[in-house]
Amino acid sequence: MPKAERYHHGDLHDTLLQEANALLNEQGVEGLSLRKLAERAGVSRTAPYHHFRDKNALLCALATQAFAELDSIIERQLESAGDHPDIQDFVIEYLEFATENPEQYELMFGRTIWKSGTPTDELKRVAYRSFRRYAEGLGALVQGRLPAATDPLRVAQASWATIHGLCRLVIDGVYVDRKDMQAVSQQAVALIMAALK
Amino acid sequence: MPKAERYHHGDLHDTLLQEANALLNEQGVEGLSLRKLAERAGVSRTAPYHHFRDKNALLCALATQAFAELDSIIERQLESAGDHPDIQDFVIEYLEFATENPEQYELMFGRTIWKSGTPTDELKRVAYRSFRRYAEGLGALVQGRLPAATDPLRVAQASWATIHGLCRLVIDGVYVDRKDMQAVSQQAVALIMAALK
DNA sequence: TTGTTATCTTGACACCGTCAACATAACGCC
DNA sequence: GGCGTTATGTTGACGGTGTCAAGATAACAA
Repeated sequence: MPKAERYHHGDLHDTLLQEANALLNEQGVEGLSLRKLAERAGVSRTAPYHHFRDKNALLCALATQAFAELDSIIERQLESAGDHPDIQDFVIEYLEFATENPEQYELMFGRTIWKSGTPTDELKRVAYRSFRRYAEGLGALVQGRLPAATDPLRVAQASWATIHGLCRLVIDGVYVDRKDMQAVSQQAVALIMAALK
Repeated sequence: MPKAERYHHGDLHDTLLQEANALLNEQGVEGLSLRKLAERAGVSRTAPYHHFRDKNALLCALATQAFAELDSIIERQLESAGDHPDIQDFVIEYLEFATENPEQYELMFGRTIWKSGTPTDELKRVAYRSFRRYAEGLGALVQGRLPAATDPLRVAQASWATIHGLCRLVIDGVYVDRKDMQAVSQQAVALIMAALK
């Protein structure tokens, strides 16, 4: 029996996540509607509601997935660095993820979920864990290279704010010039490095 | 003849901007609809279209206004600093504006206009002028205190990215804890200062 | 086999931005 | 003052959105 004619889809949950990501990349968060999504999945408008409580829940699921991706990238990077930790590499990796997955990044850190919407408990857990990991990663990179009386955690957070700020400027379309962006990011790294001894 | 019964409003343009700002502060960008706005102004749904081409144009007008406000704050701050320029003060002032007018800040620098929407020519002009001013202001603050071969403009941009990143984290609801935020912002300032000699 | 549950459907509702067509008032020119 | 033009405001309509309610269908368990 061909899939197209079956009453039950069979794998709608995953299909929805997949198609949602595709739609996200094609049209952005604001172009992602449940109705379009349902149509792409070959299913009626309200079918997705049997797999996600509402649109917010779907977006949270997407964000959770994205965190897993970024996590693995960061983790791989931190590991491969080994005893030659390099902040520049960390920043490059992070910026690359953000610029290559702008819509996912918006979901992960943007107001769509965190302010306008309501982050799922699961998303909160995953996100906070990731925040902690990035901070720890950055903290490890600056370990033992800070002036006394300087909290490594705070340095890590401030550094992350710098990187995040850059990401947002690019992602939100404020910085359009890619070359400019690269020069600024290099300077941002220099800024962070200058705080080390 | 009482205003309520007049066919022509008389001052709809300004009233719309005013009510839009109020609605913005109460319900956020995503809560601002032209229909609600029209109702608040005591006018029919489509009346606003005689004063703003579409919703995007209205948002751009709001953003333009907000830039004027932030501009005057920054300018006043830079002037009053005189020959005692202090980056910390600059950052505090900037953060204060952003946290006290989060929705305006979102419009000024957020994807709502710059990515999803289409910035008006006027907004572009005003915004780019402001960007330049902030950069120049920050550039002046670091003037003569940079290592050789360091572009003051790049430092200013990277510094601005740091501040902007902090603002976004707070505004978007990622950082909720205000105290945490303050500590991080202090560290951010220290980060920038550390790049100076 | 039969009842329960998961899944999917259509119908409906209240919003939204915006266009078209029409109504009213203000303004300028004779 | 009268009158056409323009600015402003109105209702009606269209397609889009998220989501609820009620019913249809299939899978699954007893």
